[in-house]
Amino acid sequence: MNQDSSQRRKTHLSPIAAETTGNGRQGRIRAQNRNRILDAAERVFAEKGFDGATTSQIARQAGLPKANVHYYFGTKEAIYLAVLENIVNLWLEAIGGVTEQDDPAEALERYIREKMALTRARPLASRIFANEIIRGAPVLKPYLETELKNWVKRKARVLKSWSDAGKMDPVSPEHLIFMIWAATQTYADFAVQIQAVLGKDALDEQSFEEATRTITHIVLKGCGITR
Amino acid sequence: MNQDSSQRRKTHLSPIAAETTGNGRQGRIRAQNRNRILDAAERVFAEKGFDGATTSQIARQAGLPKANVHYYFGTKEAIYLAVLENIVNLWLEAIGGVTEQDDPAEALERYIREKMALTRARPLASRIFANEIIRGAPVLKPYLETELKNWVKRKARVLKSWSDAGKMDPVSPEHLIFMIWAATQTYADFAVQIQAVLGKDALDEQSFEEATRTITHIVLKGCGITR
DNA sequence: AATTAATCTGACCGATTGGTCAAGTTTTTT
DNA sequence: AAAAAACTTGACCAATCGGTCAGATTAATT
Repeated sequence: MNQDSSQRRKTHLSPIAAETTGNGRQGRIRAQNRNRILDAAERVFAEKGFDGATTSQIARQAGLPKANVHYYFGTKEAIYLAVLENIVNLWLEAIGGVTEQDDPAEALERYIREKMALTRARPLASRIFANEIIRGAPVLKPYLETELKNWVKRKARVLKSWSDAGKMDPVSPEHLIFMIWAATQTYADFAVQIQAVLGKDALDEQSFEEATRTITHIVLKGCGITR
Repeated sequence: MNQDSSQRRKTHLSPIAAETTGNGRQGRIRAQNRNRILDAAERVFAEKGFDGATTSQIARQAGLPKANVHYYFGTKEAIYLAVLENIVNLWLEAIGGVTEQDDPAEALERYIREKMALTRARPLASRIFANEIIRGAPVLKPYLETELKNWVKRKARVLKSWSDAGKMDPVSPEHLIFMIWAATQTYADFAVQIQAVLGKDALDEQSFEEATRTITHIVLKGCGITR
């Protein structure tokens, strides 16, 4: 039977992703192999980008014949879409909520720490995301213009309320957020550059800790937030 | 005659680049066409990355037959190398010197402004560089480990001298530099994301000015530098 | 046990890729 | 003006790409 008959087509980013964990019975093999492919694809896409990645590379990494990969994912783009969906869900889950009631120092420091932890734990995801954005976000543009935009709008309001209350300087909330994103993600996306400059083979925990402290110090003090 | 006989093979990054401006006589056509190709290549590489770019796209953008492109640059990699070389030279030229005698506030603000101006003027260059680094810097690694590393070492010494003199907080100089690089380059590399979040079609001068002021404010104040 | 559904995979295909080449035209040198 | 060097380009090529498919094998259902 053709693969398309039983396959859920996730044409656009949607909050499924639960199936991939495999609920037993029905698609045990399916869930397992799909995950193997997605893991492999994450590695390949992170290193080569969408165009540079080949389906046979992904297949080799996954330890499966290429035709088997195409049995589970009809096209390379479908694999890419599924990988991106996982990444966006990871982002949305992990990003903690910051509210007006929170203490600015505590909340901002926690957010920076969480971002850095995620960057450290999932650098490949960060790199794939970066690649997608640099390419002009052909897939993620709708997501950026809706969910992410609204997320920023909400957080900007919180930051604004803090500066209105005199808890911090009246810096541009949006640009502050961009700055935090940039400063944290650079430790995944530009890891090679940072390693080269620091003369290290890999970024160890101390480096990450020092980076986190530097960013936190500069951002908090720079925004006039006293701890 | 075969093209290789008269062609300078710039196998590795070297400080030539003078020829490309065309000193008249000898290679007028050569310099002109090489530049057309390099301009086209910069656009294509920035949008598609190394693997995604095709030589026929570059040729079409340059308004030349593909075979003619291969007459001037033997391989796609040679084009890529030449483009990267131009970018690195641009970087090295433009980055102003900061010395211990400078006033920290003035010097740091100037550096951030220069970086932002370059990001604004040459976003494609920034994106190509970002792509190269994300891919693991297969071409630029030697450059990162020597010239760039030394540049950072020198600047880190300057920053250290300032904090030793009590002119600023003792933040990690290296991570401060990474933070400034990340915060400024994000306005080229992640422009699409920023535009989407801000709800703009393009980043206008006001956005850049606001970004520059925000970064400058946070970095200077965050480092305990008073203006 | 038999039937059905799901999974697997080697062999194959058209399209595109980076790159070559021979034969031409234009420009420069003598 | 003629010889040489530099430049131009359509046609071509092997390699690789994403993707297909028929038929074999395994797993699930009855």
